[in-house]
Amino acid sequence: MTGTENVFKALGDRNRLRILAALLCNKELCACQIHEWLGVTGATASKHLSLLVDNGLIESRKEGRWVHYRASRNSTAIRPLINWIKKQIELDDALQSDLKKLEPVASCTPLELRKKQRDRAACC
Amino acid sequence: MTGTENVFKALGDRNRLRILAALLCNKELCACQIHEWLGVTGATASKHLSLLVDNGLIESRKEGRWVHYRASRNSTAIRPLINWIKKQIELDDALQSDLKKLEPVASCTPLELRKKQRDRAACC
DNA sequence: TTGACACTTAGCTAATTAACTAAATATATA
DNA sequence: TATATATTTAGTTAATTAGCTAAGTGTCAA
Repeated sequence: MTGTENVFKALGDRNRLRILAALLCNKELCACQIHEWLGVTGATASKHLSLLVDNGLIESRKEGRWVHYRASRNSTAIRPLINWIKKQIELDDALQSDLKKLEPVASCTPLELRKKQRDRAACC
Repeated sequence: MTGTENVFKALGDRNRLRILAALLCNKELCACQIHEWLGVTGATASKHLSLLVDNGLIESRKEGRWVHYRASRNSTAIRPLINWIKKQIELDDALQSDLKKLEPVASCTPLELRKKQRDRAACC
């Protein structure tokens, strides 16, 4: 039950639910893409991501400087829970328009994303 | 999503999960039975119960001085979530032995329970 | 090798919340 | 009617936590 309780604690936060929704709609996203879209500092995004990993909801893969995240696959135990969340996500208009804003970020590689950030900084 | 987030917040607390488990194993329990078993003050139990009601997880029925609670029925939306929780409850040994302790309390009517509490107080 | 970058960890602050006690409300019984 | 009981509401306190900044770690590229 402690496990169950902690899974629910992990899910009971707006930004962590947003992350999970993002990873259920996108095969894989790197930490920098998530952080850019979430609108919090990298450190905060990192903490949210670890918590989701710790509770078996998502998993990570390191590649050079980057860490890629995806929804957890080999966990049949939480599959029904994830399916229920998927349905709630589909029904949630606010979240859907939120996810729309992720699209341009998700379609950039980390390097392209970085370039955009530099350009944006330069123009101000 | 705010709704979903709040449902998870409601579920992300040990005592509220215990209450839900108790109501999934017992048709109906009165507030005083739940409070007795939970081991918190009546006020605290009452707050947990309202939160679960507010999020559609349980429902209440008033009868004289007593308020009886039961797991929510007319909510097809959360049915799959409840089913998943039921399975987690079954797998949780600590919770199972916790629920065993509820049995003697659940088999008392509120009046009998009160009598026992009086007797216990008298002997000390 | 030096510097830039991606991410994580540590430490702090403000906001949230679970618990308590005391007071309020509503109902039943003597 | 007066009192006891069941529950809720209000108000306080201590613990938790989401966010931040700053510092640390590991990787890549000039």
